[in-house]
Amino acid sequence: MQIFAGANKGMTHYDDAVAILREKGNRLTPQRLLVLSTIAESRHHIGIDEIYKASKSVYPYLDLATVYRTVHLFRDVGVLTEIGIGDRHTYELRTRDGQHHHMLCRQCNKTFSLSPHYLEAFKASLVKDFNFEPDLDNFAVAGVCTDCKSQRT
Amino acid sequence: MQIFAGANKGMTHYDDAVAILREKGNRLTPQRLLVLSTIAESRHHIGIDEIYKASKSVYPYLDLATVYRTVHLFRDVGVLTEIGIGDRHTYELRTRDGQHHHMLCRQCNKTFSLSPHYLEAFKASLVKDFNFEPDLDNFAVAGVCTDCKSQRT
DNA sequence: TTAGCTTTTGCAAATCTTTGCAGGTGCTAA
DNA sequence: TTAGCACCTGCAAAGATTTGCAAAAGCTAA
Repeated sequence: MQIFAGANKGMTHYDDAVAILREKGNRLTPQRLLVLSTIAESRHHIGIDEIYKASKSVYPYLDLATVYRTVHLFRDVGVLTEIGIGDRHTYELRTRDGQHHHMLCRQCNKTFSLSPHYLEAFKASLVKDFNFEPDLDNFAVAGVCTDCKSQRT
Repeated sequence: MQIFAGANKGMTHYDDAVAILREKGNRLTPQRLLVLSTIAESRHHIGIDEIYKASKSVYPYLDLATVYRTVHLFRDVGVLTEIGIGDRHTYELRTRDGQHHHMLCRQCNKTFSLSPHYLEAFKASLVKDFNFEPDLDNFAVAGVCTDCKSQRT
C-alpha cells in the first residue's frame, strides 16, 4: 500500500524517528509513517483525536485503534514524548540525541522546550540522598508562562 | 442516610479533608465521606477500582460514576493528590499544610515521599530564567528504587 | 424542626481507550 | 525477485471514564 510519496525533505525529526523505529526492528507500515508524518507536521503537541482526524483525511481506512497502538509504540520506543495535561494526553516528536523537556502553559496551552540541564541537579540529589534513579525522559511541567503572567490585570 | 458511625478518631488527614470540603461549600454526603474514609484508611496510593470495591462493600448502592466524580472533586479542591503512573491513576490524601511529592518505583510499585525542598531549586531556576511559574503541587517522578536496584544481578 | 432551594446521586447512555482475532503485508533470506 | 513467517491492521467487542437527567438528600433560614 502506497499512501503518500516522499514529500518529507528536510524533516530531520521525521527521518530520525524512522531510523529509530527501523533500528529497533519495527515495521515501517504506511499507517505508522502517516501517523508519524502527521505528528511531525503539527507545530505543537497534538492529541489522539487530532492525529486521527488529520491522518484519516489522507488515508480513510485508518482505524482509531491503530492510532492508539502506533502512538503508544512510538512513545515506548522513545520516538515521541507524551505530555499529560490534566486529563488530556498530547504528543510531540523527540529528537534523536537531545532529549528535552517541556514546560506547558495552563492558560494559553503553549509548550516550551527545557534543556535537560535544569533537571540534572534534581536528579543528582535523588540519586545521592535516596539511591533512587528517576526516569525523567518524558518530563513535563505545567504552569503559567511569562506572557500569560503579564496579561493578568 | 447513615452509612457508618464516626469510627475515625485520630484520623487527622481525614478531619482536615472534611474541614476543607466544608469550607469550600461542598456537601458532606455519606458517599463522599465513605470514599474519603476508604482513601484515608489505605496505607498507600489507591486506584479508582480499589476505592470503588472497598467502598461498595460498605455501601452497596454506591455507583462507580460517583466515585469518579468524588475523586475528581477531591483532587480539584486539593484534598488529595493524583499520581499518574504510566496509564494508571492513583490517589492519596494530602495534608492540610504540607504538600509533599512522590517518587514511584516502576518495578515494585512502592511510593516514597519527597520533601518539596528537592524541587525548590528547580522551580526557582524556571522562574528566574523563563519567568515560568511551574505548578508542582501534584508532582511525581517514576524511577527505580534502591531495593530494586540492588536486586538486579 | 421544617420547608425549600440547590447540589448530589444512581442510572443509563455516550464517549474514549484497549484488546482478541483473522486476514493482510513488510521484511529477510535465498 | 519471490516465498514464508512474524508482525500489523481493521473490525468488533470489551473495558474504562464521562455526561445528562430525574429523583433524592444535604444545608440554610425561619
